[in-house]
Amino acid sequence: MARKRSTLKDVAQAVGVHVSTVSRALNPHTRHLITDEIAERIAQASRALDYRPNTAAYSLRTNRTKTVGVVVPDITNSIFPPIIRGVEDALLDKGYATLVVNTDGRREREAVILDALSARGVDGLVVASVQREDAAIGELAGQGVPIVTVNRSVDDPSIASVVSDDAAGIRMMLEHLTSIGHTRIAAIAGDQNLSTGKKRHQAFVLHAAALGLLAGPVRFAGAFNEDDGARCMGELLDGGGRFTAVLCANDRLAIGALGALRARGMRCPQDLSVTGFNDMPMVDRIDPPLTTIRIQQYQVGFMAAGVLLERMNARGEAPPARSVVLPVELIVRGSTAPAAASKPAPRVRSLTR
Amino acid sequence: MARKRSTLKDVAQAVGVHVSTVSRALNPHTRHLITDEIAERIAQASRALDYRPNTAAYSLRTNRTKTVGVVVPDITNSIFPPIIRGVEDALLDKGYATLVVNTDGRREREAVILDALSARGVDGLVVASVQREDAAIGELAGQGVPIVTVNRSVDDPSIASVVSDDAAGIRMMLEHLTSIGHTRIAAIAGDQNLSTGKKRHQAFVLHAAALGLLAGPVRFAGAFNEDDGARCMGELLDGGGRFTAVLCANDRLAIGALGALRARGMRCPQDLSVTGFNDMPMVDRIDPPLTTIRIQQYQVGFMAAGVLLERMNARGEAPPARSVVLPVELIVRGSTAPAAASKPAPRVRSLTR
DNA sequence: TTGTACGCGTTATCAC
DNA sequence: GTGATAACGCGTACAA
Repeated sequence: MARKRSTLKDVAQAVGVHVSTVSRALNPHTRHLITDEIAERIAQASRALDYRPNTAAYSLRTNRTKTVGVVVPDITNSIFPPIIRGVEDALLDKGYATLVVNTDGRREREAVILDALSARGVDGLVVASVQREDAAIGELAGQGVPIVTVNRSVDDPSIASVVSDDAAGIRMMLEHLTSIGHTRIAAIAGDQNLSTGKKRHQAFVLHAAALGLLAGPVRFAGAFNEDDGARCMGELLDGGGRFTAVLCANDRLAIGALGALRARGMRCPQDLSVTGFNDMPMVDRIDPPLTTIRIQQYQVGFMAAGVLLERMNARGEAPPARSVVLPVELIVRGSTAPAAASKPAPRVRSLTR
Repeated sequence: MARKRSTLKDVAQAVGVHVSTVSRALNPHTRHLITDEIAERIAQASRALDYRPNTAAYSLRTNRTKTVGVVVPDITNSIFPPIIRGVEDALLDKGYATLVVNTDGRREREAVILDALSARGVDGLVVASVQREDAAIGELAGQGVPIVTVNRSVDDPSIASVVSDDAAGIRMMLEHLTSIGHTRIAAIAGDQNLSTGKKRHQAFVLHAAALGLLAGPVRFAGAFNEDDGARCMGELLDGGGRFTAVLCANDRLAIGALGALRARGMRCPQDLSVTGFNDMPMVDRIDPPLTTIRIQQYQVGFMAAGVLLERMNARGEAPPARSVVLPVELIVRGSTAPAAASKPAPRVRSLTR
């Protein structure tokens, strides 16, 4: 693209040595094979000519593209950009570029996307869009492609992953709720085909029992979005069960739930406490500010890049799959309040049916 | 990366023809040179062998990488993901992949980043991080690199751009404010080195005069972020000027301004109306919901990709620079309300000094 | 219509 | 230590 890029040959001519000598002098790995003086002259000439190695030629020769693919469901979902940013920051100065692609969570599109990525010969993959059972990922991993899943994991433990401590987050949230007097707690759970949905729900059941709570009615959202959160909240309210708090499997479900609550003329947290998970941007500014679990999104991406580098640099045998779990933090805000001691759980007539 | 990719040679052997025949048969552009029957056999064999062209070899040969770079200040700023998504969606089925990089708005980092991108030989650039005067961009464009700026533009009209109608947005907002009785309007303007900051402020001055408004005190934010919005709002309130509304150059400034307002015990919109620009995700859920200007972020990215394709496909002469301006929309929410007719503008003593 | 030959820029493997 | 040479996979003038 640039006017007329100079090549190894140009530098060689300028210095009066052979191309391969230049190649060796410029490659840190083989630099020691060259006389200091001549290496210095080569360095100067390459600077003077503004020499830049040709990536395509390098790739053709070495079979490495210095490129990794990052696969997310949708970059406009604000949970993913920090992860991507973490990956890019960790990889940039190692000379890797990052190809970001969106799957929209659709299985067949994921296959196409992974295909395109693999055709481009990426050196490795960071995947945020996996389901618990994911044939496409398993196949690629089986072919020896370095892969790390982020945020979510697959059930197959041979696939490396960097995730947040979902179970601990739910436990902390339940402890918070019990500490302010809630004993009847409903839940809006996530997609059980995703590790996050599954683990958070399992933790809800487990720790609710351990804390002696009445784990109230549960609704399962099909997708982690506001619409499903609203729908589930509507169903919970219509169900007539008794509960003083609703634990949502993520922030977007919680935001939808808050909307549904308001639409029925109920108030949070006075009538019902609502909790989220992820601590998305802006959830501290909504009304009411959301009590949630903060996860280290950027750090997840950054560490995933580290794990991936390890796998990409491994000559021969792949290192044993690492499964990194990052700690989370409880963030208490306005959407939770002490349970109204004597007040029965809301039992409202649905407005829509 | 995949086990053992098959090449043109493999397909050629399988069919019993020469490599170049296979190359021609598989390239839509030269497909017509080949007998239908043999082309069909080649197509079958290539499918059977799961042949995938080697990107590196293709690039080495053609000097095209089928890759574009997208340069943004920071992908975690929620204004950018939809733009990126638009670019990717428009480019994916044309066979292009997208390299996303972050500059953090820092000039020297931008230079490094653009350098890395150009070294990788991207076929073109979508740049969201330009300033009005941008030497690095000018230089690349001068070298013949296809470039389109998005959201912002450079003053040099020879650089193609796809932006939103900043002036119209400000005019609509001022008309809205006057229509509900505001006559004294202050402003928190953006960085005047950015086209958005400059154009929005110019439009404020221009249309305020045209509408016969008292364009109140103005503060200039250094960056389009919440902190600067809060600081500027503080200064406006401390300044003791009279105004009933504050027009902010974007949503993040407005959000910061709302925070500062609340910190001083004032209420929006009862004491002061506040407006934003961009209609970022979630600003409809904050307290109060933000009156703002909706821009077509996804469309901006999508169209930018179109303009870029046009430039990348132009053999020889670059087509004249296109400057696309997309319409915007006024979104009225809770942060604006009729001006309290008789009530003087707030004059509060600062709490911090 | 198909085959031949060459080169894109690099690195690895030989000699010297 | 350095030079020569081949090879990576592909596209394309040119020849047949």
